[in-house]
Formats: sequence, structure tokens, C-alpha cells
Amino acid sequence: MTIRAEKKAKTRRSLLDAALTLMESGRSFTGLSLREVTKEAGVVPTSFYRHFEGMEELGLVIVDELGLEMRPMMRDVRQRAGKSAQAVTQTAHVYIDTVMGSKPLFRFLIREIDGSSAPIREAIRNELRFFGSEMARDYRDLFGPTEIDVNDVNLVAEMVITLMAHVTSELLDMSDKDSVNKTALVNKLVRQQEIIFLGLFATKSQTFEAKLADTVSHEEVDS
Amino acid sequence: MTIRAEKKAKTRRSLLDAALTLMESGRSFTGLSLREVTKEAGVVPTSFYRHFEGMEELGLVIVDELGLEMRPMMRDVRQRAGKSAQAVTQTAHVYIDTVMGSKPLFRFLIREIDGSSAPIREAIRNELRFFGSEMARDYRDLFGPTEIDVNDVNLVAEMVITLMAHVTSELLDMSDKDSVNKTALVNKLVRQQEIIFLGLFATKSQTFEAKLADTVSHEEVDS
DNA sequence: TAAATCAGTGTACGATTGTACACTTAAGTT
DNA sequence: AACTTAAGTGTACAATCGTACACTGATTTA
Repeated sequence: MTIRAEKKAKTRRSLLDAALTLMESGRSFTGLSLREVTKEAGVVPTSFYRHFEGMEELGLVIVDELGLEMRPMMRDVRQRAGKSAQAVTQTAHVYIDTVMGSKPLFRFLIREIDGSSAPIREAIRNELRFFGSEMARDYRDLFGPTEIDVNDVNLVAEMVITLMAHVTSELLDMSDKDSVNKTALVNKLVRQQEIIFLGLFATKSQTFEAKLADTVSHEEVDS
Repeated sequence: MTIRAEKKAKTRRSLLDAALTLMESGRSFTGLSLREVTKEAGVVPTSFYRHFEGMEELGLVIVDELGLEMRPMMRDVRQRAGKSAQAVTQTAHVYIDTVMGSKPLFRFLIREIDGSSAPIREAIRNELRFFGSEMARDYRDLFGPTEIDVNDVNLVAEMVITLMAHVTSELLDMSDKDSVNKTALVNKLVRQQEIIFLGLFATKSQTFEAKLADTVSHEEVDS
């Protein structure tokens, strides 16, 4: 790489980091002004346009980097857990670790997934959709050919991701050294996954209606 | 009510409605300017302060109104379903109906639950926490004294609410007359709840580890 | 080595922002 | 009927915004 290209790349990185840094105080990306970002990055406002068309494009680049951060995470889960029975719940630990290691990116994810920029919303959802389909594929590999409905597996993958996002939101609002609540959060996520998968396996042997009727039948009488 | 108080109340309502109206195009509440809101409401900017200390206070009032909208929803579920086995899945239908009937308020919920105002975030979470505890209470009433762990019941209630919020986000991005996808969304939410509750009931008879080992055991050999 | 390139600068503009302050005028009070 | 209250108006100002334009000067190219 030439000297000029190197310097340019460095400035570009400064702008991306500046945006993520400004969000640490709880602000949303869409609320940041172009001038603020350049000030934080240490360049003059007009030089922003040498790198991005506008703030939205910068945001979409951040979404890309988020995707690049999530891909090795999935590989990690497969390596660490393999096809063991722990594979499912190991996901929670790996995910939480990844979030803690890339707080700024996941803060961006949480703040902007329902934020005010439609293109950014859409880009984030695409990343999560991809993550979900990969996860569903892992699940199918793990279970092998069983009587479990494929649609149910996809539904479960989507649920798990939704719950992960929810926990992430709580995690990011915690102080860095609050390890007690952090492990409580991990345990919650693990237990939630356990319940969901117990439910998924139960669909094999029993319809929901029958099971629920069985559970509440004794109560019906005296109320 | 005196004439003056009536007029004041009407203007106040205009301001609240103006904020919600401006959010219909996909913008976030925190991104709205005080001047925009007053313009939409048809009053002069400075008169805003006769009603609210600032935009944040207006936002907190909207959160209150959201809570007032959710309370009868819970009552509705209890009335419509009672202690029947349908109580659990009926929740999904009632919830979706409520969202469709109060789109602006639920749009606010989705956009601001992880938005850039910490007080508003906190207020919304309090409402959902209350909703969750009420829901958990209903579940306990429904099941009666069983061997199901109370913590698991609370966990399930939290999961259901998280999934509801997720579906709401998808619902609000749909066109009004797209009834096909709408029912697909309801069905998804119902099925997700079924799986979760099957899982909850399964915790009575079986640990997660045993069940999962049983499910994947046949695959272990040939990989 | 001379010429071309281009990342970053500096100035300048009109638009929009929140809010302070003095005002009008309809409604409530005495 | 005279006086007070207060919801809404109108003006004003400094701060910040996005961005157009002409520039400088180090780096690359010919």
C-alpha cells in the first residue's frame, strides 16, 4: 500500500471509531452529526466526504464490520462444542464473550436495529437473518434426521437470536466490573435456551394442546 | 373543567399526537426537534413550555399512555380465555390486536426501548417489567400448584414478552392491508409460545441434559 | 525533475435548532 | 366592571448543522 492510501485508510478508521466512541455515552448513531464525528476523529468537517457519501454510508460500513465480527463467532461455537450435547448451551457463553469483546459494535447493533434509518435497520436484519440461518443449519446437523419439524427448528433459531439481542441490551447497560450480574445474565440465557430446546424435543412426542390440558386439568375443577 | 383548562388540554394532546404522527414516517422520537413538534401541532415553539419541560418529559408522558393501553390488554386476555387451555396462546391474538389498534404507541415502544434517551428507556422497561410480572402471575394461577419452578415461570414470561416485542417490530413495518403476512406473524408467535410452554412443562419430568443426550445420541456415532 | 493527483484545510452560506423575554388577549376572579 | 391570570404569540440571538467552493502541500506519476 502506498503512503497516501495508508494515511487515508487511517483517517477512515478514525471516522468509524469516532462514531462508535460517541455512542458510548448512550447516544444513537442516527443522532450523531457529521461535524461531531469529524471533530472526534480530529479532521475538518469537509474532509469527511473524501471517505463516505454521508453518515448513512458510514453506518452501513459499521454494519458490515459487525457481520465480520459475528462470522468467526459461529465458527467458534462449532469448534468449542462440536456435536456434543453442550453445543446448544455453549452458544450462550461464546456469544456473551463476543459481545463483551466488541462492545461498540454490539452497542451499534442494539441501538440501530429499530433505529430511525431504514437502510441501516434492513442491513442489520440481514446480518441477523444470515446468523439465524447458519444457526438453524448447525441445529439440524446436530440433531440429525429426527421427527422434529424443520419449521420448528427455524423458529427456535429465530427465538434464540431474539433472546440474545435482548440479553445484549441488558449487558451493555451494565458496568464493566459487574461480573455478578453478568454471570446471572449468562445463566438466564442458558436456561432460556434449555427450556426452548426441551420444548422443541417435546413436539416429537406430544402436541401442545394435550400436554397443556394434562397440566391444567386438576385445576379446572376447583375454580 | 373550565374553558381555559379544556383548551389547554386540547393543545397538550395536539403536541403528544404531533410527536407520534411525526414518527409514522420511520423517524425516532429522540430525533424529533421541539420546533417540528410544535409546528405539526399548529402552535408556536415557545408555547411548548406551557405543557412540558422539554421533549424528554413529553416522551415520558407517552410511555405512561402506553402503559394505560397495555393494562386493559391483560384484563382482556383473562376474560377471553379464562382458565382454559387456550389462555396461553390466546395471549398472542389479543396482543397483536392491541398493537394494530394502537400502532403509534407501539411504534414508540419499539423505536425507543433501546433509543438514545436513558430515562425513556428505563420508563419503557419498567412498563414491560410490570407487564411481565402480571403475566407470570396469570401463568401461576393457570397452572396451580405444580412442580414447575417459579423462576422458570418468570423466565418464560420474560421470553414471551421479548418475542412479542420482536414480532411487533416486524408488524409495524408491514403495510396495513397485508393481512396474509399478519396472520403468518400471529401464527409464528403462537407456535413459539407453544414450544416454550412445552419446554416449561418438560422441566417437570426431565432434565435438559438427559433429553438432549437422548436426542443426539444416535448421531454421535457416525461423525 | 516537472506535472498531476488528491487527502485534508479554511472560509462561507443559509437553514434549523433551543430558549429567553416581552407581548397580547381571552378567560377566571373579585 | 375592574383586576388578575396564563395560554399562546412574536421577536431575537447564539449555536450548530450540512455542504459548496477554492485552497494547499505532500505524494504519486510521467
